[in-house]
Amino acid sequence: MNSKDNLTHRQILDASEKLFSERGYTAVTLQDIARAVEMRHASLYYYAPGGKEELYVKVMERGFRQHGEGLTNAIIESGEDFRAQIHAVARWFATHPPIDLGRIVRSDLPAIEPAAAQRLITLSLETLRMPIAAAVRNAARKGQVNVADPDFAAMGLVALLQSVHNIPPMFMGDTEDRVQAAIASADMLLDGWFKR
Amino acid sequence: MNSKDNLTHRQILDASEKLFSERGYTAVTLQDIARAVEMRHASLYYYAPGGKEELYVKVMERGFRQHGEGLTNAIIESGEDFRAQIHAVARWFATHPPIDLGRIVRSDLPAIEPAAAQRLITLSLETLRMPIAAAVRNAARKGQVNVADPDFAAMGLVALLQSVHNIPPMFMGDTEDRVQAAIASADMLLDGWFKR
DNA sequence: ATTATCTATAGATCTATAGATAATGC
DNA sequence: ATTATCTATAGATCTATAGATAATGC
Repeated sequence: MNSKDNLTHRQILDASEKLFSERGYTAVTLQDIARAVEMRHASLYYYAPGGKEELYVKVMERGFRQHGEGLTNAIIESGEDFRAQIHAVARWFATHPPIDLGRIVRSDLPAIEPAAAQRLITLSLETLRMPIAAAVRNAARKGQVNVADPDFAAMGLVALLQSVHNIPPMFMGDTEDRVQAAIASADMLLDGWFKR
Repeated sequence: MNSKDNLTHRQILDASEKLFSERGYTAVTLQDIARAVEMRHASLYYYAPGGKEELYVKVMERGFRQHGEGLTNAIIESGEDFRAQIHAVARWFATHPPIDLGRIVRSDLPAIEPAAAQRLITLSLETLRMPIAAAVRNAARKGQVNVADPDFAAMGLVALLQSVHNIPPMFMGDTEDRVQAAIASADMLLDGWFKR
């Protein structure tokens, strides 16, 4: 367990995260991951004896925790203004790899051990939904917004924001374009479509 | 090509649609489809010589067209009121199998022939986005709503509505619960979170 | 004869394991 | 000696094809 070991281990997790988050559990093979880190796939078992499933679970856990921290920080650092907080959330999701919750729930998780799947579901709610729902509750407490179910609303916002990742790169110049699209999406939800 | 033939062919497409729309292209095997229609998987090649990819493309094309027709009808039948039209869209998506556009775009389509993938992308825009965007444009023309980019807004609505399919069945009694959740989601987007 | 289905099997992957080997650290 | 990686291979699937066989239609 020297520094080389740690570095390689992190590179494997990084490559796995990229591949899994793009294509999903079943579409990624150990060969794909090994190729990305320039190794033979058998060597991956040295770092993850549990194979593909262990890599997936580790990577998703790490990813969700990073999202939880990142979202919480983004909200805190954007100050007291609720719109600024939600814009920070939009920017966060636009600048990170997509999270296909639908695919995760209906395609990836059914393919892994049920106990691990349940843990990941719970973690996703804690890390994605909770920080946003807390911001919504805070704004509601201050009488700024009117949201019946903040938890439900938070998951809706996440789904809406993720949709900017469905726009083909063709129509989306750089990352900042995607950020602006995400902020525009968030504003639709904040202000509504109907005229005031 | 007698009636039996047609019936079986439709059953194969129905089973394929259910499986593909739940788990995605790579996670479904021909064995799964064959099992669902109580056949040997080799027999599927009689109906779909192009194998799994042909089944996927056929099923997605058929599904998108059905969504296009269904959405258009749902909007027309709900009359002139824009909110009623969007509620009809919400009900439509809540009562039909989930469409994981993120998974389709980033996981399913990269695994099939590029030309077919491009056709399906175009078709998805025509059938899902177009009818909704038309309703939004109509309401904007009447001065009822204020939406900068109706196409973009329509895809956001679809993403938001699909998120009701991510709620585990555990928390979601029957189909009508899901419909109500979808309508509540739509209303969030129509009215906005901020107090008026 | 034609249609619909089956069995058997080839060939390609994939996951996973065993054991060899090279590099590093004491 | 320990650590990190490789080669080789077993065993399980998966897609796809060939050819046999049963059922149906003329």
